[in-house]
Parts: sequence; structure tokens; C-alpha cells
Amino acid sequence: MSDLLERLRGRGWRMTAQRRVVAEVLDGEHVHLTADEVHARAVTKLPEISRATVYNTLGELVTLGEVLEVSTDRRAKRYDPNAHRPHQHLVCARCGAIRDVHPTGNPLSALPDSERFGFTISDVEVTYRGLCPNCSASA
Amino acid sequence: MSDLLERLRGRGWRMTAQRRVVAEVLDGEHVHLTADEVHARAVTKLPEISRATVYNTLGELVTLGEVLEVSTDRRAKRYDPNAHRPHQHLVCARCGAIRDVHPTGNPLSALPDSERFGFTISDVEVTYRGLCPNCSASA
DNA sequence: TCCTACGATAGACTTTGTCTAAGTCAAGTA
DNA sequence: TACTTGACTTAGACAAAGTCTATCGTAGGA
Repeated sequence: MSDLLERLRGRGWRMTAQRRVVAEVLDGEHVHLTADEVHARAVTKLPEISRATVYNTLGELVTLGEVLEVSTDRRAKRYDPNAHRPHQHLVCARCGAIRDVHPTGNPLSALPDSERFGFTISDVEVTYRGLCPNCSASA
Repeated sequence: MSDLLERLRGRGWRMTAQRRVVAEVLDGEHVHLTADEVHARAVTKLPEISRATVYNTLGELVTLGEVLEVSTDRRAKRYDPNAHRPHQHLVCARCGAIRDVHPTGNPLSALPDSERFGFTISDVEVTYRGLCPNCSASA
């Protein structure tokens, strides 16, 4: 679906073949791709697209709030197109599988004022780690 | 204090000048240093120490459970000597300042079974992000 | 159609971290 | 104390992820 493309165009985003391809790769996928994976998929649709453009475009999509950057893993950032529903992540410590999860309550409320040290807190990231069913079966 | 050194020696850790220096750098600091920062401080005490040794030693301290790896920032891992008291982190989105914080309750209990997808969860990391008093004053 | 500013490109560069081969040394043994 | 040995350290090459820069190309308005 081109909801994403429509929204971007509506915001005055200059549309180019490269940007369209990157947006399409993310839009169709309910997964968490690295920049390199996005590039690999984009290349199949538009062989000349460069790594720098993929990085630039991902960065813009993040700035626009259409895509979230996820750092469940120290190696590479991942890009999560599910930016419109707040959620956290559950990560398999062995195979790296990632699931979106929706904890109950607001994680911010667990942090009393006395533990905020005068900070203005705007965001909380929660990462649950463990073994997925597959990996715990073969452990 | 050399609590840390004593514990390490007690575990049969072979003591070398390099390891002592790395342990001392961490032991004295209630902060969150990157590997490079640890190396920089170690070099002032032992100029010949190499980067590889610092990485090796930090890795061993993590394996031994004496130091925690913290990834509040995508650029570099940070090493937290406060491994013996469970805590989470509060990070300034602008200047990168990090504070240890102690939320109430167990963050795991916020994740219902239906949201665990069969995973065996062993750990939860929570990172609160916002602006520290300094940065929100000058924003 | 033509212009022009914005976007795309290749590739060098940077940062963070890992690996390897060769040299060094802590600590056990006699 | 001197010897021995395997664990530790080193320099530097390598790798992965990402950023920067100079140049070229093109989307979209006039």
C-alpha cells in the first residue's frame, strides 16, 4: 500500500525513484531491517541506488517520524516501520529474532520523581531479552 | 579500593600490570566509560598498554560479572562497574550524560504472557531518555 | 522547454571493535 | 633462585557500520 508514499508526498517530500523504492521496501515489511538489508532489497528494484542514499533516506524517514530507529543489537541500527503504535521489543539473545510487544501500563510511571534528577524525560525504551521458542528448544 | 582486585585474584585471575590498571580505572569510577576512555585513562598509568588488551580485559570482566556492558548510545559500548545492584539508565539526549536509576517494581511484570510469544525472558533493559537539567535550561 | 536547487552517486574516511602472529611474563616447580 | 610453560600482551591488519565530500543528475516550477 502506498499510504506512506501519499503521506510523504503530502508533506512536500520531493519524490524520486530512490526514495520511492526505500519507502516501498519498508512499507511492505512488518519486520526490522538493518540499513544494509534495506539497501539489498532496494537494489533488486533499482540497481543503481547507493548506500549513502539509503542512509540519507532512512535518516529522513526517522526525522519525519515515519520510521523508528531500533538498537536492540549493537552491530547495526534497525528500522521499524511500525512508528504509529507505541511498542517495545523482545529480542532473542541467541538468534537475534525481534518481536514487537505491548507491555501494560506506562513504563515511565515506574520512575519516581526522586529518581529523575531534574531530567525532562520524553521517552522510554524497553528491551526484553531471552530465548525464543526455537532457540530454547535447541539449547 | 581493591575489592575488585581481591575478588579477581580470588577467582584465579592471573594478575598482570595491564589487568590491574584496567580494573583500577573502573573500580575508582562511578561513571560509564567507553572502551576508548578506559584505554585513555589506563595509558596515563601504563603507557604501553594496547587497545586490544583493554578490550580483552573488559570482555573478561563482563564475563565474570564484575562489570556491565551498557548500550545507551549506538556509537560505543560503555562499561558500568556498578554490576552488583540492579539498575536502569537515564540518558540525556543532547549531551549524553548517563545516570543510574532505580525504578520501582519489576519491569518484567508489565509484559503479560500473551505478549511473550513463548520466549524465555531473562533480562529487561530500560533506558529513559530526555534532557538533563543543564541541557533543558539551555534549550 | 529550460533552470536551478535539491537529491544521488562513488568512494574515501572515521569509529568501534576483532583477529593474528609473534613476543613476553606470572606463577608453579624443583 | 632459575626454569618452564601456557596464558597474556602487543602492533598492526582487518572488518563492519556509518558519515562526509565533491561532483553529477534530475524533479518540478517558471
